[in-house]
Amino acid sequence: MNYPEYKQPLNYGQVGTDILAWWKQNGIFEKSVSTRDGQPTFVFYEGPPSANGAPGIHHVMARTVKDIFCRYQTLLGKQVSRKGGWDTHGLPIELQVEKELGITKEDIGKKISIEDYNQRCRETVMRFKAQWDDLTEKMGYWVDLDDPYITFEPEYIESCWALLKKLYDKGLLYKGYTIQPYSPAAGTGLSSHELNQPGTYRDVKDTTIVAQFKVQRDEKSEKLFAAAEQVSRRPNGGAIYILAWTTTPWTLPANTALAVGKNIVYYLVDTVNPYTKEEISVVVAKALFEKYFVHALEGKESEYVSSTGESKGELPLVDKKGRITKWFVAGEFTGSDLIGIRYERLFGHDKGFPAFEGEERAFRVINGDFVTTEDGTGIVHISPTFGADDFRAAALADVPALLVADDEGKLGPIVDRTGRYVTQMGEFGGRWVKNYDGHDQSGADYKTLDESIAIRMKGDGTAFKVEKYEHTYPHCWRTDKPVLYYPLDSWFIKTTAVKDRLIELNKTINWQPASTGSGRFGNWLENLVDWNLSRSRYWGTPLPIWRTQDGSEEICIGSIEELSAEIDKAVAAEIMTHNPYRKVDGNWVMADGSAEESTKKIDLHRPYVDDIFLVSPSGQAMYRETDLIDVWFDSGAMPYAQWHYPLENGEKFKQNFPADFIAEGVDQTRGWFFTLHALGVMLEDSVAYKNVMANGLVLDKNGNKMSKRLGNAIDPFSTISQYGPDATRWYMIANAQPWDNLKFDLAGITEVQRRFFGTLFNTYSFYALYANLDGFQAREFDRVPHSDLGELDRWILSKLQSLILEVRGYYDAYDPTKAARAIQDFVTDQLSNWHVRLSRRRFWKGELTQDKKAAYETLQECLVVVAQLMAPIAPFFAEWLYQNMTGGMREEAVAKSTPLAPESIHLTLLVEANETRIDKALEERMELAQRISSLTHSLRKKSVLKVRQPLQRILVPVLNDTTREQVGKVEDLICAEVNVKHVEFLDDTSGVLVKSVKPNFKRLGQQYGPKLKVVGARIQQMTAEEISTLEKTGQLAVEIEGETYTLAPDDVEIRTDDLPGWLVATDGPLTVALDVTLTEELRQEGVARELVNRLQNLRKDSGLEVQDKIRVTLGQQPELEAAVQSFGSYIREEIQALALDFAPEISGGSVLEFDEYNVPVQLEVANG
RNA sequence: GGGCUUGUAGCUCAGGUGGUUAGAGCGCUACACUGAUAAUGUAGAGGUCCCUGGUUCGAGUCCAGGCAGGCCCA
Repeated sequence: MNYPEYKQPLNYGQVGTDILAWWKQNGIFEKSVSTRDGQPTFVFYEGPPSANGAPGIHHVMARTVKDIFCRYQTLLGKQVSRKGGWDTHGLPIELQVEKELGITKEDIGKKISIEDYNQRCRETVMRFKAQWDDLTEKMGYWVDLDDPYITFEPEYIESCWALLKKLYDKGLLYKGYTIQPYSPAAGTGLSSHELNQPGTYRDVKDTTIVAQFKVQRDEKSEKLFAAAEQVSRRPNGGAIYILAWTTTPWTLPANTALAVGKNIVYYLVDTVNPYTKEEISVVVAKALFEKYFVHALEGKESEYVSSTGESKGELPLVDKKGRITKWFVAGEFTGSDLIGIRYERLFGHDKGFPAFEGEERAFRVINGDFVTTEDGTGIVHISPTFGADDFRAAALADVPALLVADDEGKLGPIVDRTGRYVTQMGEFGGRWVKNYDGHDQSGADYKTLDESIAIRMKGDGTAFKVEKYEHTYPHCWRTDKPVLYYPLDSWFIKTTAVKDRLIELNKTINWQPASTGSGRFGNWLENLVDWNLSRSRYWGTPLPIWRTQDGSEEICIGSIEELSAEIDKAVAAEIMTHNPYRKVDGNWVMADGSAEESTKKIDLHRPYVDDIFLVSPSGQAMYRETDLIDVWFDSGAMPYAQWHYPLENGEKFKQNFPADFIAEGVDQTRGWFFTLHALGVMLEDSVAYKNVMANGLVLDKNGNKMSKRLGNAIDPFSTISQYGPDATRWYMIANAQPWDNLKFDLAGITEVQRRFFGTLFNTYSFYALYANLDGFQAREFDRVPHSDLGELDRWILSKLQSLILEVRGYYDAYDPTKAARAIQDFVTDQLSNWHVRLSRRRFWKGELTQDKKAAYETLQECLVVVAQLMAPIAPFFAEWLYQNMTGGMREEAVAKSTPLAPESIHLTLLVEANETRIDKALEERMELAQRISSLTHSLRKKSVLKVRQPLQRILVPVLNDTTREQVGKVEDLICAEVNVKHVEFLDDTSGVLVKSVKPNFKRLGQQYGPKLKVVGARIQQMTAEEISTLEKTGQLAVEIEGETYTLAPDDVEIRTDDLPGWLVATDGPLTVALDVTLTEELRQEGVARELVNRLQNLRKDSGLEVQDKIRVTLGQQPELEAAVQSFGSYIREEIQALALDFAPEISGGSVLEFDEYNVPVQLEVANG
């Protein structure tokens, strides 16, 4: 059987489609799993993509990474099942549907029923599934597409419910609130999407207040008082206030904390209150100090002082910009110094405002990482009920919110849902926060709530500065009224309860890159807040919690069975008329009356579950909490829900938890990576994955984000069909580490294609061409024993073993880039450009000798192993190469059950390195040969002596026997490569070596430190005698600046980079000289070689096959005849000529031109 | 504003634990080679290693502070 031969250039796209078809036809993917039955498993989780958009080139990147390690583990013999999955819920799908229908959220339930709306979402979400499946196949991503998990399916949702119930039973699920944009006029919360509508942000003029918060004197604040008293004119008297600015004065009565930046610098300023003229000290950020204070006398001329220094009148306390002129900086503190200080409540009980729970923990200075010195005072007033930052900072610092009880005793913020202060708010009770009811504001003495508060504070001496200020503020797109940031009910998972465990277990996860795990993810865990599960939407997993109206009783449902049973109770209590989820005789009854054994057709989405009412133990009706849950819960639940666990498949779940490996984009860190981890820890007290790779973004070639709008997006389908999946994958992996961003440039794929795949293909073609000519077929047995192989073969096989070790190591360490680069360097630099190049003659010369057989077998082994090593990254080409290389061996391999028995490379077991074949000394001397050859080429170039002209010798100075021995063993290779007769060594005894020394700075530095400079300079001046002394006696004493230093041989590097009278080239410690003397014989041989070259070209130009024999007649020429006389048999052999003659007259032939010759020639094919 | 990350030749990237003359591939220029030929070899041009300070005898590498790009979060 022949090795298949292909035309140049190979169509890599075609290789992809051909191999893909073959895989499908032979079920190779399935076999790659089934043939590993009973073997240890490698568990991989597929992060579900959403099929509501077309896949992009970045998906090829992400999925290549996943595929590589699954394939690699399969090659190691592990069983790697890969269940695909689809993420189907969530806002992007809702938005897409709304856009297509031309509706808004407002219209749901009005213009379109929830039922129809959700039906539409269900259809939309899988719209691009076919394209995704197509890409999955074409790029060679092996994942099970036939039985994927789908997050909208009833069994999946049911699993989510079961998990939620588990969390509920552990007390980890609770109802609280979050701060969200809220429109009191419309009575509804607004999504960030609604807030991003054009026109919602408008310029408004508000009353703003810099409020004074009076510091309590205690241990924490003593340093402030001490500083104030040291400089104050009011010893032991002055009050200290912290200044905080707000554009929403109505939130001040709800203040419970003040936030500072840890590293921000603050001034303590001795000054006066501009309204009450009270002498006080205030705290304000240094960077904002000049906003509030000005030196009245600054500048040569001002409105108050003339250039001659005369006063133009009495200094005002406040200048025209409202800055205070009377001040003295009494101290400087950082935010850290201030944290923990207590202050007095602004609107306390004494002023008629209500007490609240946890008050003793309130009114403290806390840290806020959001605090800036852009505007205000560098200190932020915190009211946890009216700001998201406020809420979070307060929660982290354990500061309570100011909540008051309504008539029913239910706690709420000081503003009700219509936008009015609650009645308990003293003099301001019942006032509108903003004008939400459209009341008349035109009256002369009309005051807004903000203004009333400002007036009151001026009187109290707690307002430092009140002014109108224009800024942008979001407005409700429906009512045009300003939005409030307002606490809205939400369900939470108490992740903070397991925070320490989350952190602890995270440390056991192998993150690639490690910095994402310790940095981005680690920090996120350190600053963890509870997971807000609630979403006020329609298309998603419904929260399975039913509650009584007053919230006193509730139930969390964990399965459809349970729900059905509860409904039966409700029916019995006449709360429900019938049970839509009822089971009769073991079958589920559908809406149309049909019976189903499974729950697969039951729809648990809204609106159906909304129509379910349950009965509480006390007989009250219970209503479903209308929220949906965060879609991230869906995807984080996939380790369980993909098996419908915990409702069934307990064994299967156990076998597949946790994952050995997952990979997604780094943007998933707080998404999927977190939800997997959180659920894993809370439900199983375990990590959910052991190894995780967070890959970077795919940018365009200029480093910009790809987008359809900019037109710089790369189409994955055309890229794969044009360049082939392998080159595309290889480029993406080899070009940059997966976790770095990739600047995607199609030119890079072309380069990979040419340089790597082209070279590998050429190497294969070369092998196939000659093996077929010789009728050679490699076998797994009956090979030339390793001990009989020549240097060159043993060398490349040694390199090959080293490569196996290296590449396995990189794959094991989840570093595919280094694996790809190592394979690439081996193929191009070592295998092709050295081993094959130097072995060429072995392949085309003569009969199938043992050496020729060895050449074939060595190359065959290299190619097969390379195919295996590259298979995870370039699965199609590797398969192609494997099939071509081993097709002829299969029958015997199958019969004898050898490593090459599998029909596909992806079913083989990755070869183990045979370390006994690694010969470091051999690798080293081959490198010497490569470098010496390179130097010799360089010398030829300088002397204008082409390689075809043989030369007598090169001279290599050697300073030790090892080098001499090493180079000696590769002398033949060097001679052949650079066309010289032999290598001559020059050692010390020759007496012609000129040595020089170079200081060994590393060693000298450690030894002499600051003296290194002079010592180094002295070493560079060493004489030949001194060098010789150092070498012979092992030490040398030198005197520098009156001090004596004793040098050891290790302190210097001795080299010979000059041979007097010779042209030399050096590369580090290596030096080569070339003898350029030309003898008559060398000249003749040169001519003979030229002749061979021209005749070979002529053969080729005449279209002869490699194996054709010829007869040649040359025009008479004395020097040529002399050359042919001496080298005739060599020439005839090279050009496969049966005859080589001279004739006085040549007619009808061509003319060979070389050097100074013009020779007529006639060439004819000799039959037979 | 915070966290993480990147910055080295025209482009893409290497450069353990500090060591003086910073490398590779591609691209460019020139020459050579040629039964692998859209391959290969040699040589050349091309660098303030983002900037500023610091530590050190010595910094691309370590420290501090900036600048610029990216991602995530606010």
